[in-house]
Amino acid sequence: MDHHDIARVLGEIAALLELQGENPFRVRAYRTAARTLSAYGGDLREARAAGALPELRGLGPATLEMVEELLDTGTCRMLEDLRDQVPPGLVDMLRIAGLGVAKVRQIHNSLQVDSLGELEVAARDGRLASLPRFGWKTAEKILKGIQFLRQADGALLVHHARAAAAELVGVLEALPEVVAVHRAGSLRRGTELVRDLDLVVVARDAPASLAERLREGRVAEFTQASETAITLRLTGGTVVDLFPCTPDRLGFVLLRATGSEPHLQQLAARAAARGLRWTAEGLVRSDRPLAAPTEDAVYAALGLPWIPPELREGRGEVDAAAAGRLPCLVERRDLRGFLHCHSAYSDGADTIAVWADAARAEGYDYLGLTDHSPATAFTGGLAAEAIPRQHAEIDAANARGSGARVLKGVEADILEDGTLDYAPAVRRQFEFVIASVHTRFGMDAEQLTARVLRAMDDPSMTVLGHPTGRLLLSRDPFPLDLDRVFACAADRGIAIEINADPQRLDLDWRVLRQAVTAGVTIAIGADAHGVANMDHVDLGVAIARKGWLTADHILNTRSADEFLAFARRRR
DNA sequence: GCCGTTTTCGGCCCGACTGTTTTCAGTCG
Repeated sequence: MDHHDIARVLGEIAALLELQGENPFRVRAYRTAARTLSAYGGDLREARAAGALPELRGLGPATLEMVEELLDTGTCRMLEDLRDQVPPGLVDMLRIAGLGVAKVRQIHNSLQVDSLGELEVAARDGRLASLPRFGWKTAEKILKGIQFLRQADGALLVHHARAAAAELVGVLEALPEVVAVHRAGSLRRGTELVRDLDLVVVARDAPASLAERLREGRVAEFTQASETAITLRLTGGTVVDLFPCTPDRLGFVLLRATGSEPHLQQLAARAAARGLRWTAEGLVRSDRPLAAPTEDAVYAALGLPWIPPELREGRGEVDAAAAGRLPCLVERRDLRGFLHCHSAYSDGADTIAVWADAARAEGYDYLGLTDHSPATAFTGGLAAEAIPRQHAEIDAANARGSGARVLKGVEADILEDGTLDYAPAVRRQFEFVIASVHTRFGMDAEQLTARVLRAMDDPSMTVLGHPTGRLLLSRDPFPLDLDRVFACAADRGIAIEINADPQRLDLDWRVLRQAVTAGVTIAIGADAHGVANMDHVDLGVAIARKGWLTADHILNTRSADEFLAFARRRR
């Protein structure tokens, strides 16, 4: 169990307590503890050995004891008891937009509904709409929510998938017959959601013994082995496909396990055109399998250079490779600026000095600090009166000189009418402005597009933040007319963000080529609320790569002075 | 349940929208 798993358990406990009608502040305490753990950057076992756990804000005697119990046993009594007392379907219902604890309890108590299936029936036959303070709109919204949950079923956010894969790779690498483990599938291609984990296991021994080992080692609650793959289901439901192979076949097996299906189909077609056969065993020329120790060797046999996994979506990469026109994709080390982060001046966890030092340690030249503006009240947005104090602190951090250079930015709300938060004179105190929509998502496409376009008229705006507002697995993107927004952004010299928060990853990679073709500059923003989440930038870089972007397309590959010049040109 | 101070217990994030009802509870960001 790592800190993410433990955070999830505490979060579930909070939900279960809430459903039982427990004191809301006690519930909140568990949520706070969960948040603390999920943002924790280090190794919990090491921290515990060093006696550092009690130092963590939000962990007290009770939650600390629970963390230790989970670290030692992988389970916790309180959770088991609560699960016995509360139907599990009620926790699922809480994930439906528009349903909170009060309504779920009302539904459960008056209709005896305790699963999503029963809820769906009640929403269809009118019982739900007849409850006090419910109506047909609520019933419809709930049906939509159930559908959304079903669609999302089994999908993992990419940072959760990465964490699960890392743990499993560690277990596999420790087995004596395992030579190496390679990540494959959508995880390797850098997609925003991962349905199942694919790992290629280079092993000396036959696959059967590997399956046996995993069964013994209680790695999974379910194991099934076939000729070419071992399928596991981890506790929690995540499905893992392991592809065992010997070193001489690694290239082909890895390529095949990475996909995507359209990419492989195009490769197979190319093989056929060159007199080769693409079989489950490998590439075959006149009944002789070709050697395939590396992916390079397989691509070379097809007359192609190696294609980066992020591009393997069947969207023109095979033709581009054949023509020698693959893009030179942006890399994390090309980024000189770390953009979009929140300090303790709004809802961030860390001070400005801590941010500056962390950014320097990660190799950035500058840090674009962007606390929330006051309109997003729940974040404790930066009040106009507090700006001089914040800027003095930034000046002090910059004068100290040990950290990355801190730029004075802000994430200003795009208000309902399309104006930006703060008076214009106040906004001019900042060196750059990320403007984002945080409220009123219910507008139709025309109203929303007009709202964003109006915001882009504002000369202080530098970057449009998380442009479509989506929250993966929980909220659809809002219906923005991207063609018009791209055209306007290109015309005004406003950059559009790839927000690297794993819940957002917004813009979607599928529209990035359209954006840069329209002339838009892209900014990769971390949207980090603590230095522990700095590595989310990697996810944003993967999305940029999936969109075929090079370093030249990205605003924060430029120097701090060039970045500021980009912002100033608009004023 | 946690925190911070008041050192032993009181306070803990809040404003606005939605769908309902016809004045407001519940949810959300």
